[in-house]
Amino acid sequence: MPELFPSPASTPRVRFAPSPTGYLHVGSARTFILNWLFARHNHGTMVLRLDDTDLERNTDTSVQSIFEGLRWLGLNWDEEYKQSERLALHRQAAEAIFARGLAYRDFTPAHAGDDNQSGPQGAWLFNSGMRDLSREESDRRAAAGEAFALRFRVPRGTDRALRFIDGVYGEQSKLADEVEDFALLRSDGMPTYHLASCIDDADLHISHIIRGQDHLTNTFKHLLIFEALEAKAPQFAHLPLLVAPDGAKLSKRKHGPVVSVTTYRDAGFLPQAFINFLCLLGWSPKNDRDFLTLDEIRDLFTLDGVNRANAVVNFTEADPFDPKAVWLNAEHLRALPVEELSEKLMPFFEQAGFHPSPKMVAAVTPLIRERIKLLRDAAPAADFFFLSELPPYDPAELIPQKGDAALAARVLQHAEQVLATTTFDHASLESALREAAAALNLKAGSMFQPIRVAICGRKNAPPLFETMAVLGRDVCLPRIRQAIAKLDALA
RNA sequence: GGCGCUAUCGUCUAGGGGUUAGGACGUGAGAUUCUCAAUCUUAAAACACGGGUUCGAUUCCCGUUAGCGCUACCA
Repeated sequence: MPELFPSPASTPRVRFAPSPTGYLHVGSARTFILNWLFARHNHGTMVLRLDDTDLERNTDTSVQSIFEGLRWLGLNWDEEYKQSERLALHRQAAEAIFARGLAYRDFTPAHAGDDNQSGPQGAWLFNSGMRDLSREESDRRAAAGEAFALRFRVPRGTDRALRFIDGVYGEQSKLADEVEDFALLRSDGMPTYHLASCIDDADLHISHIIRGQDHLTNTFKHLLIFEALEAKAPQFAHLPLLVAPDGAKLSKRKHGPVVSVTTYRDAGFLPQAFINFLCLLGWSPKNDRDFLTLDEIRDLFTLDGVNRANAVVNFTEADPFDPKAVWLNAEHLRALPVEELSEKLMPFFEQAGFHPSPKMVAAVTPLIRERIKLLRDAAPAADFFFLSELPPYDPAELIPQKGDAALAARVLQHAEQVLATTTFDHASLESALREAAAALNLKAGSMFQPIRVAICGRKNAPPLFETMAVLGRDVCLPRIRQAIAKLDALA
């Protein structure tokens, strides 16, 4: 018999195999990232494979959104496959398994035994009527056109233990007798996940399967399939699951868009921050560091650092983002060169309805970058830089803590005079205004608050002098006059 | 129900037979400051429970409890 799957390559080959049944969710994204890290750390190959054998649930939009998500992450892969294009191989391999007597046809109508398959006695393992059907009768019913699923004939009564060493969970074993006769082929002839996945992993010479822990117990079935395929089983490493605060596995249905990577992207997460955050869920660099660049993570990444307990993504109804993710994003934002951050900010300004020049954005960016955590925070933080007309504000804001409207008016009038002649740069503005405060016998705070509110329309804003320097005299003076008018109206 | 996996501050985690059980986020207090933010200092906050083994267990073993996963012709 010719060898169906020649021996695997020696450099590590890993794969990410999403099934296109929805958007890319954070759990999948993390699996992808950790596979990528493993591949790149070990100078191996990263394979992307679309596991699209479930015709009922696959959609093109899902394929699009998965690619969109992966592209946003910015991590590349080396080879790309579609499982649905490999059906001939799957059928051929299934036929070979059947021919060797390692599988049998099950003519039980689909879903017929759903209810009483398992109960107090234990799990359903097999239907002896079907398992023991004679080859002749099986052939006859198949020839007559009766639909059947192909099931693996799991060894029975052998005391045989299936074992493997998991890269994360260590030694694993389970009695073959406790594994049910799982399906290989559906009655429509399509391979199941287990079959297609193992065949492709063998055929693509995948050396390490790194995937969610929800597959840990499935691995015993996969061992059986690899053996039936006469292929060497790859190494396995299972990753702890990402769960919601209530402990339930993250799911699209139950948790909605908070688990979609596009939600993070649209809120203004940086891909590197998102990756940093995801890596820290269930993996540790063991060096007390949290803020890490992609290169650092790649250099540090090993399976030893992977934890075994599920990790909670700490989101709430009020806030869909884990506070740590937000903090990391703020850190990564500040680590970005100003020009780069400016470019990232531009689309968020546009989306908010502002159309500032790149030059303006470049000037504003350093003033807001320590005041935003997500890119989407930028527009509300910088609106007054772009608006020709300030939004209405309460004139009472113009009045300093220890003072009254008259004082505020005096401050603004004095400022108006001073600013008429001051050069609009940081140093000149600061010295001029500090002198003005001294002249009025005021503390800096009392002097600056009315001006800040007049210029920005609110009390909390970026540093005053830099802000005024960016805005320029032609914008600042009218705003101060307007503030004076508001104060007059108050009186 | 069966099988498998897991258990350190609210969350992410480090540690490991003898430690003041470390770090980070978040929270509280203070400092700094033209406001806010950033920054700095600081506080509160954890070894699920019960048995062993041991001179000594948070750490090793067993059990309990709890949680999660698989138990589909989904992946």
